[in-house]
Amino acid sequence: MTKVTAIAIQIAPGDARPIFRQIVDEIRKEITTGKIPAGSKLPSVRGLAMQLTINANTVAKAYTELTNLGVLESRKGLGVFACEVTQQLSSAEQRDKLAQATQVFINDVMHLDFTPQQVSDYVLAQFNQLTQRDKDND
Amino acid sequence: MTKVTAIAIQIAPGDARPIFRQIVDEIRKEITTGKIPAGSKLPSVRGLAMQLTINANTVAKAYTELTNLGVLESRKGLGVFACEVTQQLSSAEQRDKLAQATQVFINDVMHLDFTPQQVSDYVLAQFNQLTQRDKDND
DNA sequence: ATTACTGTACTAGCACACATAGTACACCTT
DNA sequence: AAGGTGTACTATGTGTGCTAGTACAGTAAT
Repeated sequence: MTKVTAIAIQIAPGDARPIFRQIVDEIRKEITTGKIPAGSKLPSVRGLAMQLTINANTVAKAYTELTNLGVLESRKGLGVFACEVTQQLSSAEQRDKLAQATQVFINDVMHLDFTPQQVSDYVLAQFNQLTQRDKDND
Repeated sequence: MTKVTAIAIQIAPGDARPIFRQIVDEIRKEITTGKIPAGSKLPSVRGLAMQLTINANTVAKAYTELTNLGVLESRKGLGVFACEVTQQLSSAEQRDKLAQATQVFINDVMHLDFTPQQVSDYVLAQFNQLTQRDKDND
C-alpha cells in the first residue's frame, strides 16, 4: 500500500474564504513547496472530511478543482495523487496572472502610509522567508 | 450649489467582485490619488445609481462602507463628501493590513515561475507607475 | 409652507454560492 | 465477495448580492 501523506490543514472559521478554497490553497502551497512530494497519495475524500469534521462533498470539490488545475491526479478506486509536473501555463498566461494579482495587491495597500519601496521590500522579504522556511522543513 | 465631482466608474460584468465593492474600490482609489478632491461632493445615491443603471440601494451600501472607512462623510439632506483626513489607522493596524495583503498576494503568485526578486521588482514598478500616472492626471 | 432634492432604513423577492446530508454507481485492491 | 476509492446525483438550509418598493427625516430653494 502506498503511504498516504498527512495534511496539516486547519480550517479557520474566521477566514473569509470558503472551506473548499482553504483546502485548495493549502494543498497547492504544500505541493509547490515540496511538503507534499510529487506522486504521493493524499487522504481520501472521506478520510480528510472526517479529519476536518466537514462533509465529504466539500473535500471532493476541492480535489476536483486541484485536478483541473493540474496539481492533483485522481484515479478511480485508487485515490488522488500529487502530480509530477504542475506547470502548464504559457509565459503570457503567467505574466497575466502576475499582473492581475499585483493589481489587486496594490489596490489593497495603496491606501496605507507605506512607500512603494517599502511595500516592495516587504514582499521580497516575506517571499524569501517562505521559501527559506520550506527548505528547513524538508 | 456645490459642484459635484463626476465619477468615471465602469461596472464590469466580468469582474468577480460584487458591484458595491467595485464602487468602493474605485472611489477609494480616486480619493487616495487625489482625482476626487477632499471636501468635494459626490453624486447622490440615486444619481449614481441612474448613471450606472443599478439600484440605489447598491450605491447606498457602497457609500455606507466608505463612510465607515472614514473616506466619505455623509450629511442627511445634503449629500456625501470626500473626507479631509482619511488616515485613522494605527501603525500596528497598518502593518497588520500590509502583512495580510502580502500573504494573500504571495499565495497567489508563488505557483508561478517567477523569482521573489522578479515579483518584488514588478510590484515596485507597477506601484510607481500608478503614482506617476496619477500625478500626470492632476 | 411647499416642493424637490438629499441620506437612511426598512421589507420583500429572486438568484446564486456554500455547505451539509443522503444515496448510488463504477472502479480497484485484497 | 468485501471494503475502500472517486464521482455524480438530489435535496435542504443558510448567507450574500441585487433589485424593487416604500417610508421617513433632514436640507435648500421657491
